[in-house]
Amino acid sequence: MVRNKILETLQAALAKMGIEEKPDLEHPANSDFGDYSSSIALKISKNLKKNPMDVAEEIVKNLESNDLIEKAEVLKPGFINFWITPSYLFSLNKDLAQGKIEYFPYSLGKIKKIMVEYAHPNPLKLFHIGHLRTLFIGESIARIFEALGNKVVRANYEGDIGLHVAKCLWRLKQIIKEKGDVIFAQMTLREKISFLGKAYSEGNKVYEEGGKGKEEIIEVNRMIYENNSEIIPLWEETRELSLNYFNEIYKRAYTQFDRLYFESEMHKRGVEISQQALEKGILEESEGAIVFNGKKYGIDTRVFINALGLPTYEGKELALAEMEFSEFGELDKCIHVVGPEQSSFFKVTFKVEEILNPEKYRGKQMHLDYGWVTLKSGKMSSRQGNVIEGEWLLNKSKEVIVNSYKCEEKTAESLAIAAVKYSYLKNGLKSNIAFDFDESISLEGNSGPYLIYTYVRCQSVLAKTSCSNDGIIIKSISKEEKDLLRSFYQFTEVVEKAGISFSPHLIATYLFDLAQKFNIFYQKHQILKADDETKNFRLLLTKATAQVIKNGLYLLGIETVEKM
RNA sequence: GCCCUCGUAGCUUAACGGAUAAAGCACUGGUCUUCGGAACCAGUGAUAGGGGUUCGAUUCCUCUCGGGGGCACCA
Repeated sequence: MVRNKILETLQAALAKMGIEEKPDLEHPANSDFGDYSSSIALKISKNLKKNPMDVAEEIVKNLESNDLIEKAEVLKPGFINFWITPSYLFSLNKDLAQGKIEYFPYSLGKIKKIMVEYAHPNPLKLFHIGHLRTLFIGESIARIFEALGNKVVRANYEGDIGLHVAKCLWRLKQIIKEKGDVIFAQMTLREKISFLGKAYSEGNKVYEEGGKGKEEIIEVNRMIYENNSEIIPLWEETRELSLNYFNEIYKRAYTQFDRLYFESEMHKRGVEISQQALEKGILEESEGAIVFNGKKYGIDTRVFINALGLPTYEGKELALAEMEFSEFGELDKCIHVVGPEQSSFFKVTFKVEEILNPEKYRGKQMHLDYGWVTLKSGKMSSRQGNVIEGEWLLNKSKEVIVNSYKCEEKTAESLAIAAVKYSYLKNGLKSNIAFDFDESISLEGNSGPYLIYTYVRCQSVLAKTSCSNDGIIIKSISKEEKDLLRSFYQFTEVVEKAGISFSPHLIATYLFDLAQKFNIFYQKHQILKADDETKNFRLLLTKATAQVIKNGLYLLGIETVEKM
């Protein structure tokens, strides 16, 4: 809002000078340089063949005065710096304190509806700390776009059919033959999934060795696709286990999906679409398989239907896209929050979809990839037995909190989720996370609990008295108070930017900065013991800080608590 | 071999092409007659290397080195 007003004013001044160039407007790193700063004079001075300082002065002369801009100054080598009027800062502070937060509308198209597809677990594996990343990012992206005025559909795609399932069930059948039907009887849900994972890797080993075992696995795979009653009950039973297991994890991460898609829904239609694409000459036959030849587009060649006539992941993806782009009406965008290893896969399937139906898909599919979560000691691999489970991390984190602070179980749970989520989301998407236990459950410094602590601290002060929302303007305010005021108006800008650039970490960085500013203020100035006018002003600052932290954390998928 | 990514203090990370490269952890030293010390203050310490574009480069281009991922019947 402020930002747009200043931009307009600046643009009007430029127009008066006959300049059409769009000006930039940023927050100077150093607040001595004002609230906003533009380097437009530096950019256009060369074409104008004038000194940047002179150009800047001329622009400033042409600025129309308004009630937002207190002053505009030119600084070497040609920056124009703007200071916002205190009255605006005060009124915004009051709005925030009353919970009035208006996010800028921002959408990815006309429809204002986007699908975020994330989580996509491998049903036969324990959920490890790497999987947590897609879950956290996806939920945060969903919340950010909702805040920016979009309808968001949360979708999840589960791999419940395919060779990996066949490998597991083949081995499972062997075990049942040896030990009887009661293998799962004494196990917890987690142990059951762990057992399936073990069966999978044993099956996988047999498959890689080739020979009779491999043939049998391929046969099991075919039987599942054909809905053969000999294997289906076992398939259904294990599938159910996996769904229950993952549901528990989603719940703990405060995620609820609008739609769970399953690969097993896709194979028939996937084959049909692939066949049609073959007839249209989009796909081609090669060595008995149906493939997309990506060479002419500079991308990889990948198989859609294998030589046995079964659809691959690619083939099934075509059916998935069709469902995703029809079940919820038209979409602006479908964001697939998936790891970088799928990048080639998405490039190819997106291209095929685009050729099949440009109107429906062009520019609407997006692979939002993120870096790996690795251990400081190296990569996780089940073979090395150094896989860290997501739930273990959450539980351990909670345990540490309970032991250190003796808080209630429910509070510890919230704080544990906050600690772990925040430690992931404060990183940019593309960077790898070098996982470190102490770091990820950090309770101090730049951490989730620090932010919540700051929030609780605010609440604690506010609970001791009441404040009026009357518009009192303090004549002289301290640097610490001003720093807070100047942070407030940036919040909605940061949220918008986080959406535009798909970067939840911008919100994390902002919140930490805000919390630091509040704590510095808190350290230096008395709130409750100040004179009435000052006290009321400081209470409003406190209230607004709490509100912004709460809203910001919500956008990261983190709950606040009232006491800790 | 080709494609995609990443390389910033001892460690983990910020920085929309802008002003003195910003924090957290760790380490050293400090703040308590305090509204919540899960806090605050101070100090040490960094852009992998070479070219280029620009008034200005951590950011863009290029080469080199180094890490990670991917490249046909797995998902």
